[in-house]
Amino acid sequence: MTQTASPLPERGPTGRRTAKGSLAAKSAQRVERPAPLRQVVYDALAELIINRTLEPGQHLVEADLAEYLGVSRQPVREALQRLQTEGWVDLRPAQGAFVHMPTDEEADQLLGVRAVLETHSARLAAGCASEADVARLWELQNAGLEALAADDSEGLVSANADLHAFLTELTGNAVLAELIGLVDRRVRWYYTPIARPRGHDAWHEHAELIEAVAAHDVDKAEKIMAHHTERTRQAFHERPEAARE
Amino acid sequence: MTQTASPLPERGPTGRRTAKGSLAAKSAQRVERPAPLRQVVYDALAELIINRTLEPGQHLVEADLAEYLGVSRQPVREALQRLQTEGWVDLRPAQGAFVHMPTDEEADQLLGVRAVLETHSARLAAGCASEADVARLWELQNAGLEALAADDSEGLVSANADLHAFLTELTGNAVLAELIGLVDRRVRWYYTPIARPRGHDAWHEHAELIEAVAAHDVDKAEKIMAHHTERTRQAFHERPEAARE
DNA sequence: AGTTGGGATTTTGCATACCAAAACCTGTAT
DNA sequence: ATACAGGTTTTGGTATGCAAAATCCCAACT
Repeated sequence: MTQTASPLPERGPTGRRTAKGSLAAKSAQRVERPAPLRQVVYDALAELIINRTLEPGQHLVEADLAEYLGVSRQPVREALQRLQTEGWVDLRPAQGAFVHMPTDEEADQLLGVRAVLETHSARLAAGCASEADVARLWELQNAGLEALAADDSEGLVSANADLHAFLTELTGNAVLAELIGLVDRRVRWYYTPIARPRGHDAWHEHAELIEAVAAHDVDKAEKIMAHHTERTRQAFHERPEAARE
Repeated sequence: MTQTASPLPERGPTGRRTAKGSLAAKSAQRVERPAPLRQVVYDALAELIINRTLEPGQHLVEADLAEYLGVSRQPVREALQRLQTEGWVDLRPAQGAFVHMPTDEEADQLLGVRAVLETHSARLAAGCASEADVARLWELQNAGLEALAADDSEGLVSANADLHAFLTELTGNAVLAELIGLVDRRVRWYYTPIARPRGHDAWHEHAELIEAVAAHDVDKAEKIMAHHTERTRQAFHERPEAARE
C-alpha cells in the first residue's frame, strides 16, 4: 500500500498538466451544461427511492435499471456509488445494491444530528440575516401556511424543506449547508409518512424563529430551533401505529 | 422526470427479487471479503492527496491514474466519483477531476462544523462512557503524549485522530460518527501543515476532557470540547506565514 | 419431513475497445 | 497582440466479454 517513488507517468511534451496555472478562481460555470447522464440517473433513482417506487430492501439489479432508464450500466453504477455514500442504498460487495432499510434507531440518530446542525444554523443565520432575507423567510412561511390550510401534504413537506434550506444558506457556511441538506433529505424520507400529525405547532414555532432571526437574537433563535427539532424528534417517537409497512 | 406506470422489467419466471424475504436481519458479514478494487483505488488516491503527492489543483487524468495503479479506467472513475462526494476532488463536467483546492474560508467553515459536531459528541460520550471506555481513553491519551515527547509529528496527528474517533464511537450514534469522520479527515488535510505549534495545550485539554467524561459530567465535557475546538480554530487563523503553497 | 449437495443461472466487478463531443493546445495569419 | 483553424487529448458513454461469487432450484439422502 505504501507507494514507492515512481510518480505518475509524466507523458509526452504535449502534456496538459498546469498545477499552478492561475485561473480566474471566482468565475464559475456560467454556460449551461447538458447535465451528465450519471447525474440524471442519480436524480431519477433518488426520486424512485424517496417516493417508494423502489422499496426498502429491494435488490437493484444494474442491468434492469439500465434497461428501465434507457442507458448503459456504467452511469447506473456511478449513480449507485453516489447513492451509497449518501445513505440511500447499501452496496454489498459481489451482491450489488439494495435500497437502504431505515431502522428506528438510525432515524433517531439522524434526527439527533439534524437537531445539532440546524440549531447551530439558526444561531448563525440570526447573526447575519438582512432585511431582505427576513422578508424572504416570511414569504416561505406563508407558503407553508397556505399548504397547511389546503391540507397539501406534499406541498407542506417541500415548503418546510425550502424554509430550512434557505435558513442554512443564510449562514454563509457552505459546508454546513451541504451537510444539513444531506441529513435533512434522509430525515424527510424516514419522516414523511408521519409528517401530518405535527403541523400547526411546527409552523407556529417557525414564526417565532423568524421573529428571533429578524431581531438578530442569536440565543433565542438557537433555543427555538433546539426546541423545534427536539419536538420533531419526540413526534417521531410518539407516532401512531404506523410503525410497520 | 415524473416516471410513468411501467415498472422495472419484471424479467422472466426465474427472476430473483424477493423484496419481503425474511432474512436473519442482525447477522452481518463475518467472512473476510477481498476488498473491491474501487475501494483500494479510493484509499490509494485519498492517501496520495492527503500526503500531497497529488497537489491541490492538479488535473487527474483517468488514464494516467489507471496506468499508475495498474487497473482499468472503470474502478478509477468510480473512486473519483466517491472522492468528489466527499470533497477531495472537484469533478468538472467534460473536463475531469481536479484535486480540490482548499481555501481559507472553507477551512474555517469546516472547523466550525467540526466544532459543533465534536462538541455534541463529547456531551453524548460523557453520558454513556463505561469504565473500560475511560481506561481506553487514557491509553490513547498516553500514546499522544509519547508522540508529543518524541516530537513525532505524524504520530501526533494520528493519535489525535484516534482519540477523537474513539470518543465519537462512544456516543453510539453511527450517523454522527460517520459525519465527524468525514469532516475530521478533511480538517486534518488542511490543518496538518500547521499542526505543530499547538500541542502541549491541546493534550492538556484532552486530559481535562477525559476527566469530565469519566465523571459523566456532560455539561463540563461539552464545554471543554467547545473550547478545545474553538482554540484549534483560532490557532488556524493565527498561524504563521505558512499561508501559501 | 428436513437437510444436504450439486449444478445451472444470474449478477457483479472489472477489463477492453470504441466513439462522439467537448475542451485544450498550437501555430499561423491577421 | 488577436483571432482563427486544425490537430490532439480527454471525457463520457456504449457495447462486449469474462471470471468469480452468489443465488436458486431440484434431486438425493438421512
